[in-house]
Amino acid sequence: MRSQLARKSENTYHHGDLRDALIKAALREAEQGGAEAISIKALAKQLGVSQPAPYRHFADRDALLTAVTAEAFRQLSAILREAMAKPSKQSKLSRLAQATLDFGLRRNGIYRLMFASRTVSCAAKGSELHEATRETFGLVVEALEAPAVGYLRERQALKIWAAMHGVVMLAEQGMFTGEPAHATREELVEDFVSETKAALALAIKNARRRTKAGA
Amino acid sequence: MRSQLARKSENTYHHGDLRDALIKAALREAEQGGAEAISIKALAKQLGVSQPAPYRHFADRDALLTAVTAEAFRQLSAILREAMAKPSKQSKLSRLAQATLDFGLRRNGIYRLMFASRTVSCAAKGSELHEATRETFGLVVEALEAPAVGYLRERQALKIWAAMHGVVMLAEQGMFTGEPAHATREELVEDFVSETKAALALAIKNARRRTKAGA
DNA sequence: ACGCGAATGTAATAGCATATAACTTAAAGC
DNA sequence: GCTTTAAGTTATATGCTATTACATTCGCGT
Repeated sequence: MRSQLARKSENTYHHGDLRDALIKAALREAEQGGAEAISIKALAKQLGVSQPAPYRHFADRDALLTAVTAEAFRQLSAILREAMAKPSKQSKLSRLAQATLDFGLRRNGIYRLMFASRTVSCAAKGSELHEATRETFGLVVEALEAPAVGYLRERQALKIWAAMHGVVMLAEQGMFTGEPAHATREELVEDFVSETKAALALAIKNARRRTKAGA
Repeated sequence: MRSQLARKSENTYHHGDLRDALIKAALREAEQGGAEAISIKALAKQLGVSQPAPYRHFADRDALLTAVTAEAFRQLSAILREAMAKPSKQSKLSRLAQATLDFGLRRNGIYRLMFASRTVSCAAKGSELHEATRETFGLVVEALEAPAVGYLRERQALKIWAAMHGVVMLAEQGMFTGEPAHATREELVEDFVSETKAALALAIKNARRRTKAGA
């Protein structure tokens, strides 16, 4: 696997790993400016290849964006996994939620690419992107640390997932910077975390009672 | 105020109301495809003027997008106001939430323009766009039908607002279409509505108790 | 070792979009 | 009515996507 710099110094005809280099470079570009900041031409120039070279690896711009989005989901998954793994006084769910918030704000351009574009919804079942998103969502379910009772877990996972996205969105719109501040982003996320836990515990209790009554 | 058709039939040099026509036409374009679907050139052609004509009314594409976004917020405000006004068995908050969900899904391109782009966060305080967003958020606070106690109301408004955005986002990503369905979008929104109401009532009660004790 | 096919890259070019400059026409105010 | 100004036009520069035709290198089988 030859690096971007290797290409420059060796001045070889073949880049060696252009596909991967494109994704990485595109991620860097998207960090701030989102999908709009990704330009095939600019990436090619940056990597020292001709403009049409990227088209050997991606049919069009959309295909590149899809691959970049999938990689972004894998990176988020890794970050969440790490946050859940590290020992802490706080619950797994809380750590996952705060890590998501952090990711959404610090790498907001990428976050918008992942959640606010239509790329994901166009991903076919079984595609690389689809799998990457399912994996990330799986971590949310895992963070709930609850037994599987019907789809109660999944429902609460959807709720906390939705709530976090909303907080990131509002934060990015400056809803928390105005004076006087009605609440901090972190406070809001914690509110959602506790409410989700409470709702989940209650739902599971009710479900078990019903099961016993029916048995 | 001359209409777009009037221009065509009268064949006048001046359009008469190009600025407004551009915003309306851009909104139509964005309905499905979001911001990317808005092309100055295409709009000009559609309205029967030369490509550079729009630049007499908007410094650049971004300025047009900002104006379009502001108009979209005003339209959403009108829809929410209407939903809140109409008599119903359900609470104002529930109607507002479901109306937002409906808007977010039915006019998703516009919704993304409003909430998922960086346009809004760049809006200066006092700008047309900033005012439009504040007005919409004001309606959320109003829908809570709660007395002003510190910023408790605003905090819960932020929460329900965030939660709704998240649900729209996930719905658009197809998180609710997979089999088996873990929950419907409407169910999730109702969950958030009840939790928000409960949290608000509790917070206000606690605040009052503290006030009494302190007095 | 060699040669051939597939993979990968290049040069040239078409097409579309944003944006600016210089010029023209109509409207509005004194 | 004449002038100023707002609004529109033609022509053009620049940048990006994408395709076509051509060139180079890699790797694999004989």
